[in-house]
Amino acid sequence: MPKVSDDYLAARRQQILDAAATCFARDGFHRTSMQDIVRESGISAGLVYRYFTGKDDIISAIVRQWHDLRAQRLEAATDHNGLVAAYLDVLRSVGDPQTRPDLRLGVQAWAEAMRSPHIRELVRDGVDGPRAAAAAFIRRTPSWPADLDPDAVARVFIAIYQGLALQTVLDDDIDHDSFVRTVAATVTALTAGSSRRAEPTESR
Amino acid sequence: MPKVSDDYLAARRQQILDAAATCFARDGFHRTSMQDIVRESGISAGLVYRYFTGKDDIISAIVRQWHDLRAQRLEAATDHNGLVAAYLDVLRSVGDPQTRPDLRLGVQAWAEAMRSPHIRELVRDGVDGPRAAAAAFIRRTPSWPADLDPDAVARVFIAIYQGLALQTVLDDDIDHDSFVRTVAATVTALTAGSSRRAEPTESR
Amino acid sequence: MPKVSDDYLAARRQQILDAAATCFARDGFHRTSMQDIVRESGISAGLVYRYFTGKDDIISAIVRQWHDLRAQRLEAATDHNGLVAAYLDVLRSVGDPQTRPDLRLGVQAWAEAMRSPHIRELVRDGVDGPRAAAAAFIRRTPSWPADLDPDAVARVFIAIYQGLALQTVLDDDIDHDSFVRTVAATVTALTAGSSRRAEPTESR
Amino acid sequence: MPKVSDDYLAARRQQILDAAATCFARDGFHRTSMQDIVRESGISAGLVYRYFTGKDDIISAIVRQWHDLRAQRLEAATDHNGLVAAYLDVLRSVGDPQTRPDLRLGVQAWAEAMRSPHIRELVRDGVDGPRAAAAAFIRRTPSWPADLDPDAVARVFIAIYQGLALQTVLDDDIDHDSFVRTVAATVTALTAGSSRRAEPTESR
DNA sequence: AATGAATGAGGATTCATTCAT
DNA sequence: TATGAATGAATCCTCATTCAT
Repeated sequence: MPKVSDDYLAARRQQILDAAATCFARDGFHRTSMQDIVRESGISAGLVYRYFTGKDDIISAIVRQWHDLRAQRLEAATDHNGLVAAYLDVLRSVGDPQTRPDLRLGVQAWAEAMRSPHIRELVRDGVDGPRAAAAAFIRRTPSWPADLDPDAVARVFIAIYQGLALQTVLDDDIDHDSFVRTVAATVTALTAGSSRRAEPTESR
Repeated sequence: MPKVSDDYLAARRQQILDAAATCFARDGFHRTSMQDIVRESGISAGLVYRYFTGKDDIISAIVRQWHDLRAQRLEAATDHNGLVAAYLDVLRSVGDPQTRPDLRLGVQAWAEAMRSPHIRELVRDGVDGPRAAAAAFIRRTPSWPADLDPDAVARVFIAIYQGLALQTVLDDDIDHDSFVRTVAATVTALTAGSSRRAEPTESR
Repeated sequence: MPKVSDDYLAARRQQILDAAATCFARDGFHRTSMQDIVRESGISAGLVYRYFTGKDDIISAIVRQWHDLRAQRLEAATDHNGLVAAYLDVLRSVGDPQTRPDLRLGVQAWAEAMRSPHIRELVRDGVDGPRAAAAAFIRRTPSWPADLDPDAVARVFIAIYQGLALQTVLDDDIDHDSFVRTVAATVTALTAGSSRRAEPTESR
Repeated sequence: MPKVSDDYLAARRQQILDAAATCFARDGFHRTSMQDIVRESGISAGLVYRYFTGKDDIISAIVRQWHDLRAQRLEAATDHNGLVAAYLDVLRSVGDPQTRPDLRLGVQAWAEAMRSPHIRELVRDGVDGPRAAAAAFIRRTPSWPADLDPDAVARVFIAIYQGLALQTVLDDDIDHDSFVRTVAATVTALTAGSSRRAEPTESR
């Protein structure tokens, strides 16, 4: 009776997802065939369909996992150093060559969100959490200019992250330190410029 | 219709490109079949291959045209109102529902740039022009903080544009006015904050 | 039917080759579509590509098999009756209506060898073996005129076989017995004519 | 009124045939597209169809011309030196690198004859003329062994020519002199061997 | 007479998915 | 549970041929 443990099942599932992530980051969702994933994962074609309903399901799972992981990391970093520092850390991590495959996966997800409402929702959900958190933080931090919509400010900084990620995968010769310093200066200018109050103190 | 005028040929070519752009914006590059383009353009399958060597060639042409058009518009707007105003105008135009297909096309191009060096180069070229122009502008405008790398500043503002475009296609409920106002405030804060000088005067 | 025996796989592969041989002999390599082979073999289109990388690969396999089979038969016949008798037997077999499809296949292979270096090599290899064997035999048989290059003699007799095959597929009304008798007389004339010695005795 | 001379028409037609011959010898009948011929000939696609009803018609014309030319040459050579010498001359000419494209064309024609009754007839007609002439010659030349069917003898020598042509296009390293010497020796052996009479004197 | 733009059926090949074992 | 053989619709592209000019 081949009933196996849930851990085994989960590990098997993750094995497929890891293989898929590798393929997707390398070739994109559409240039990756199921056979590619089968080959990369070492799991038979038939078995893949017992863990996922199809290719779209794998893509969904990959995108969901992608955003979950990012959210977790951001949250953890925020708890340690405050949101601003955590944000700048995230920006800095974009420069790390090791994250390159991850960034590529993200860009693929954006494109896939164009045509799949389901993926679009996943991506939007992945963005909404951090944005709401950032907006809440800004709202409660007095040093941020009151005349600016906290939500818009959050969107701007998320846009900066997204744009940096994009430029990084497009162009190897980016000076990430310089970029992050500029963003940091922007934060400082914004918070200091209008209200002349002290650096925001984290409350979260 | 033998020996037809060059204008005719160009119009025919554009007819294919327009059809392709429509399809690509709707379904993405890879979910669009040649038959889709043939149907949408009203041109026979065989004829398409007299204007383009293949699907990849059409994608290339689309991406190239996309960036050319954007560069032209930015340049024209810059000549009229100065770079900062032109940039904010571009941001504002992202909110226009009519540009939505264009933005979607742009995101597709980013994803395609992941796996095609040729497309990557096109996209990079499309970004490099504006970035260099912006960096040059910043360099020659005294109100910008001297301690910031002009190139990095340019990258940040381009990132904001890219991120806004992305968020716009992902999410219908964006308050673009608010976003642009925030970005404008950021520019003001950066230029006023450090050097206390007047708004940058355009020289271009 | 997972993990099927090697025999099963080989049989399946041969099934495709047999169907292809039938089609190729009937319509030629280029007038035969993959669909034709699929239909004739009763195997699905996709499956064919698990056994062969493409149409060219099938052609290669057919040509290789063709020459392998012929070489085997010639060798077997040589072992039994000596090379000259075996050669005349081969000539006689050309007259058998059953070998007609095979001959047609051979002519197709010659034409294909014009444009495919790979096929050319296969065909040449298929001819080189018998030729070397024949030359060696002639060299070691004293009744053959010493002033003739054994290799050239071998080539002449192979040419006779090739030409007969060609004439046979072009023309139904060939008197093969008469042809073979003439060739036999030629062998006799050559071996008897110059050296006045007895019929060559086989040594192989 | 664009009525032009017949010479002009014939030259134009030949221009197409020459281009086609070049393409066919290089790529084979089936790998040569009409566009290839159009390009090679410098004549527009539409016009080709005013000289030929289609591709098959061009192939027919090429094959017919091929055999006509060969027949003419053989006839001319025969008139000068007698049939045997003319035949050996023809064999020798096979070694000339310049005739290579012609030989390739011939092999293509053989393959095409497999599937087109019309081409088969043309090729057969091309062979039948020389064969009948040779048989007639043999019949009337007393030095040829009376017990051999003149028609079969003719076929054997034509086969030798065909096989040599084939081997030549398949294999660059053929010693044609040696081959021709062997064939000459074969003729001598056959004619001298049985009846001990003088060299045949030409009557034609 | 001459052009070459236009057609669309047909070709080789791929791929997500299923299912017998 | 696990396999991988099998399917066949769909994809990109080519090509002989036509015909408006």
